Amino acid sequence: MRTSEGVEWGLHCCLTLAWVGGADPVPSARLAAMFELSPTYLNKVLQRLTRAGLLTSAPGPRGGVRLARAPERITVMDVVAAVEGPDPLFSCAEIRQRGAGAEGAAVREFARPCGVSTAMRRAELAWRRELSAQTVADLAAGTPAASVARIRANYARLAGSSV
Amino acid sequence: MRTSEGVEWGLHCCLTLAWVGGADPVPSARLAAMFELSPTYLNKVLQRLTRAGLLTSAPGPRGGVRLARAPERITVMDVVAAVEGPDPLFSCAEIRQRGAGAEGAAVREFARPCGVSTAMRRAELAWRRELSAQTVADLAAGTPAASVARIRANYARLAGSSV
DNA sequence: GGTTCCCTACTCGGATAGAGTCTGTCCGAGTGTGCCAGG
DNA sequence: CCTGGCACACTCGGACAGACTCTATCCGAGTAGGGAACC
Repeated sequence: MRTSEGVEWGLHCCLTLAWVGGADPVPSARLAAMFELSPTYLNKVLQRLTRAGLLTSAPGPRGGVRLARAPERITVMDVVAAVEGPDPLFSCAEIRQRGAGAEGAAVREFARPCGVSTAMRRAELAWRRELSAQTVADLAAGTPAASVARIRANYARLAGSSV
Repeated sequence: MRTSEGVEWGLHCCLTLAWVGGADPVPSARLAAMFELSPTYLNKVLQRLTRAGLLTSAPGPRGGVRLARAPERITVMDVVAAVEGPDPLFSCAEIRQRGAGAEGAAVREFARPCGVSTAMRRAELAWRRELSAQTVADLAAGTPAASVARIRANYARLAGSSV
């Protein structure tokens, strides 16, 4: 079990958009050049963020993506859910209901979820709660000023060289 | 991202061992029959639990596995880590250090982990904390008595029919 | 009858295929821009 | 000089291969138990 690498890409792109993105859209190719990522695959990740309503995309020349909401209103959980999909970490297969002796059990016995599922879900909720507690704006505020300045300069350089 | 199904198998097997396992080892084939699981693949899952020190295995006739510790001293986190492996959910690829402008940045800028990594790790720690807070004994205590009785009866029936 | 040996059957353990998902790539549809011709 | 139309180039969006992990399977090494032969 490992989170897909696209999550990291998506978060860094949201941060970059929060810093350098104004009213003008940013092409995904430029974001890819910022971090030396595969442009086409990053495009796929940004597509998911767009479909989830976190970004808005504009086609044509001078097109690209930009944040659909203020960075304060985009949580890390939003980005993770958009990239990874809505499936929960742990999906209970209800193996307790299988087995030779299960069909004879009272249906009422399985009305409540089993303890295994409950325990895993409780941990997953804690995970989601922590992810929801931090926004893109929080991450941006916690970044050293030197890094922000470097990213802005790098972005300006790329924007000036037709990328 | 989805936890492997072996986690659920391992937890249910630990619970079953806590209920029906005494001094005698339980063969993995019987545990597989309890839940109608693939016997060989369950064997692989139990191998990981054994290698992690959660179970002890005995070869030969009348062999099998049993809990290596008291159920109170086996946490859900132990089982998850044993089955899934020690890798963290989120592994930071440090893409912030990539890109054309990165090599000119001061090394001191990257001394601290980036905010993305920190945020993801904080959520993962909350997840692990919740998993560590619950033991196999807790799960066993929370199971309805009817289910425990059914599992014990099912186990006795299987043990009597040379499985 | 007791003891020793051997043989069998059963167990775990690791090495070996198949399926599903993540990563990476390609090409087509759609759109805004800039240019050019005409008035 | 201003306006309308048009061709272009650039963007996103979805359809298409390759790689890796998860799932499932098979066979071999090792061991405890039971039975037979022997004393």
